[in-house]
Amino acid sequence: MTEKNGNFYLSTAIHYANAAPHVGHAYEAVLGDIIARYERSRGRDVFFVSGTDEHGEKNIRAAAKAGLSPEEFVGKNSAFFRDLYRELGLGEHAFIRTSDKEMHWPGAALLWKKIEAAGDLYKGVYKGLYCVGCESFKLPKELKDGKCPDHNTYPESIQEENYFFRLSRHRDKMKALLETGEIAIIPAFRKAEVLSFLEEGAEDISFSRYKGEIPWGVPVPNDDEHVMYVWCDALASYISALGFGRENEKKFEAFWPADIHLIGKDILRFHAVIWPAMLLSAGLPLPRSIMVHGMVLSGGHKMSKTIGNVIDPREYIARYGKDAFRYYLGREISPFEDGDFTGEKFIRAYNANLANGLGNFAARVIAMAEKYFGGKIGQSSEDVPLLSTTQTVLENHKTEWYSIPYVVEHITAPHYHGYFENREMHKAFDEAWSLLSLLDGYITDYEPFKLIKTNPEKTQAVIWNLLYGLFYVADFIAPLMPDTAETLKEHIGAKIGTDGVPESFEARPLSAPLFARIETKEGRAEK
RNA sequence: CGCGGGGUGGAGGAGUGGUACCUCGCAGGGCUCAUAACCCUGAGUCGCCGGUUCAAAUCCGGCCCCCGCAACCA
Repeated sequence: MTEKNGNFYLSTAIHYANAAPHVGHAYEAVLGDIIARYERSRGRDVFFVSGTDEHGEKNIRAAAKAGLSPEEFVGKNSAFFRDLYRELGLGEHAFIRTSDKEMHWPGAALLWKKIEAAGDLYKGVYKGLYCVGCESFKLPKELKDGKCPDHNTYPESIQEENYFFRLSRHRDKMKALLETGEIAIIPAFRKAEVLSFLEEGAEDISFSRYKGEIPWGVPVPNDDEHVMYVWCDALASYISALGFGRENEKKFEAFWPADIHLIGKDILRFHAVIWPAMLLSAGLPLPRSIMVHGMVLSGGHKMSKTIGNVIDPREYIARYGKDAFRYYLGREISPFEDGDFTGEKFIRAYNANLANGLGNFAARVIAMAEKYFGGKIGQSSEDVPLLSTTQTVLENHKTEWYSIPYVVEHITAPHYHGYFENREMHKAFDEAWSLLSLLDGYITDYEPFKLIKTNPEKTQAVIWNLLYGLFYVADFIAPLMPDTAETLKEHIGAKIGTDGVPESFEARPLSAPLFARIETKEGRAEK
């Protein structure tokens, strides 16, 4: 197996390009970007990839409906995704399109050939319900009262010859790999779900479609009559993105296997069972972990146009900024459970934690530094310990007294990194806000705005501690809110000492509030 | 008996054996550096019934009610 030397490979799912992205897509991208930025800050070389799944009959039909060719149609939607990622402020990342003949097709073809060479492909008969009006197969759940909802006719039961993948052959091996954790499912409670899929049986799956019906796809190697069905087409993007199947591409050797495939719970089966089985068959290394996030609901319901609870990510980014939007997705929603996104909740969280919490704290500290000392705060020899009894952060640490640097180094940082290791990012960020709350308490402890009148030296030490704390708050939230972290650090003006921690500060006042309060009196809070 | 998640102060959520935590809201107090912000205090039979335990929101059994998934929809 390849030694990756600290290289880190993270993928989101590739998204079906039949419509513009919604908040769920934004959510997955932000989670991925948070992990990518964190791993980079830990010194890893990170390859982060997302993309669009562009083939399949649904796209052909949607394109026809829009009066466009499939190429034009998916090109448009794919561009929406790339635009969204830019608006979300994703850091360095790759973007793979399955219709890309140069980047993607060679990898998909090579994977197919390897699976075929392993003897895991055979021709069999695919049985399905076929709607003549749609000219396509229908799944039972797509039907209404047994009829095609578009044509109000009963579909015919017909058969066609397809290639099949011997998934059944890999069932036991897959079970073992999941049970031992060689392929880790994060969070662990999802593992039971996957194992129960395998218990129910992993039957061979249809792996191709007739080209006559669906010409829009990756051709099956050495067979003009078939195109690949979604499995080998879409899933192969995880390795084609690294250059698998292309010459002069070294990324595959450097980055594969994936450290994390980040996916939604709805597609867990394919990623935990079918994809590893395909790799197993092809003799390729298996992904190390599959991280499964929940769905973003709105008002407790799946978003739908009928209910009218669809959240448009671009609207929020445009109104409140990308960092505020990222904040909500990354901290207010657990990465593993379903989350709820409503305008009301967003505004509440924004006001409480960004305007009142972070923004206001930064403003008051920097203002005092500026007003009392012209912004220049040198290190003081005076100890100014915390006096407040805030226990949330201090539990289990029985020392005589706590200094801000002690809390940051021995309490906040270890907790923060511990949570990140488990990918509980929302909890990691909670630590930053706990620190913030403790720093607010510290101001109450010493009342520097009073102290300045009697003891300027001690006041300076207090402000030094506050700026020191704020510097680390900025550091901790950097993966979540990169722009805000940068702005904060600019205005804190820390001079870093030889041991890598801030020694003195040259604070510059903020020209405008970091996060202005959102006033809701006039009922502007939408549902 | 398909699989899974959930029912916690007025609202929304964290919390898987040992003084019940957070946000919003409400009541009272403090402070004035700051974005009417910040700090402190107050209020909860943890869906129902039974069991295990020195100890249960947390474990076990039963019941009631919500919600997802169930082969390509993040």
